[in-house]
Amino acid sequence: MTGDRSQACDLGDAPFTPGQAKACTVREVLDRVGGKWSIGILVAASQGPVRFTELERFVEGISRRMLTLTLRNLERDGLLRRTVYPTVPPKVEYTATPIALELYESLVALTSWAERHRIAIAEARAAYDRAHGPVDPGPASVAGRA
Amino acid sequence: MTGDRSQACDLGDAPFTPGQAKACTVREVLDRVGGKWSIGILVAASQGPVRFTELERFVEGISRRMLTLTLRNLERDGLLRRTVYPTVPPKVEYTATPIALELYESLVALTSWAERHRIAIAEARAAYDRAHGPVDPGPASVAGRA
DNA sequence: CAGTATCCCAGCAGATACTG
DNA sequence: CAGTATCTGCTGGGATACTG
Repeated sequence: MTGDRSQACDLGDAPFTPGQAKACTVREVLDRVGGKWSIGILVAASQGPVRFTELERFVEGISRRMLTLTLRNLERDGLLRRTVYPTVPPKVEYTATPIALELYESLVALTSWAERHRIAIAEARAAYDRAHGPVDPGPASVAGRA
Repeated sequence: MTGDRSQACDLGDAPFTPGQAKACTVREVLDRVGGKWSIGILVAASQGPVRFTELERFVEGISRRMLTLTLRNLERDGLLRRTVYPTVPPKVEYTATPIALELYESLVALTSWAERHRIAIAEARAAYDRAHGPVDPGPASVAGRA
């Protein structure tokens, strides 16, 4: 996230083919939101302001490190607003911005798609694995660098 | 993609909180589609059957290796159908399945979100970087494992 | 409570060369 | 044309320990 990976395509007002331009735009979204934990944090924050430890429990499985990192990225992109209350036990609240709330709504479309076809996809996977070996073992599993 | 990363959450009919369940489902989608090139390939195939080299030109920037890998994953998940024509110069066509076409429609929602807020996000980034240093240099850039 | 800092591994992804 | 194989590097992400 530190580099600018989006430089592969302009997607500004450049005369790209619609398909290509859209692909790049979506890529930007997924680069931004495609982190392993961004979505979980976003949906949590979309329900209202949340504190650090609340997020830690809500997302459940996330490490402190990744929570902090993801939070920072989301804040940097203007998807979350970080509010610090200078009380004696520090209190920090993360609030979803309107932009993030809109993104959340778009995410719902993806969610429903996944829910609708989860079974079919799992079956397709199983069928594929049955036909072409159970998953190819990468070279890494054969010889680790010990 | 070889491992089963989705084991972190069941998200079947388990009594999760709606937020958490949705988050996991979306994560599955993004794990599947979140690859660097999946979207580009999907949008290309959504316009009609495409051949290997056509994809190579359409996505533009993808390597043969990643094209093959992504294609295989998409095929495995039942998002693409691979048709081989046993002609003298081999001909292979990739066609988007109905499931993939539905996903494409969902992707459009993300696309429009990204297009709508691209500027705002860029500005938020710039403002953040102005306030807190220009991006933190990771430890990797300081000392490689040399 | 809310982070930071450090170490370390695994997998994604690029480049290149070879093949049916 | 449509791949496969191999080597390599980078970055995302996990575990753990320390701090204001």
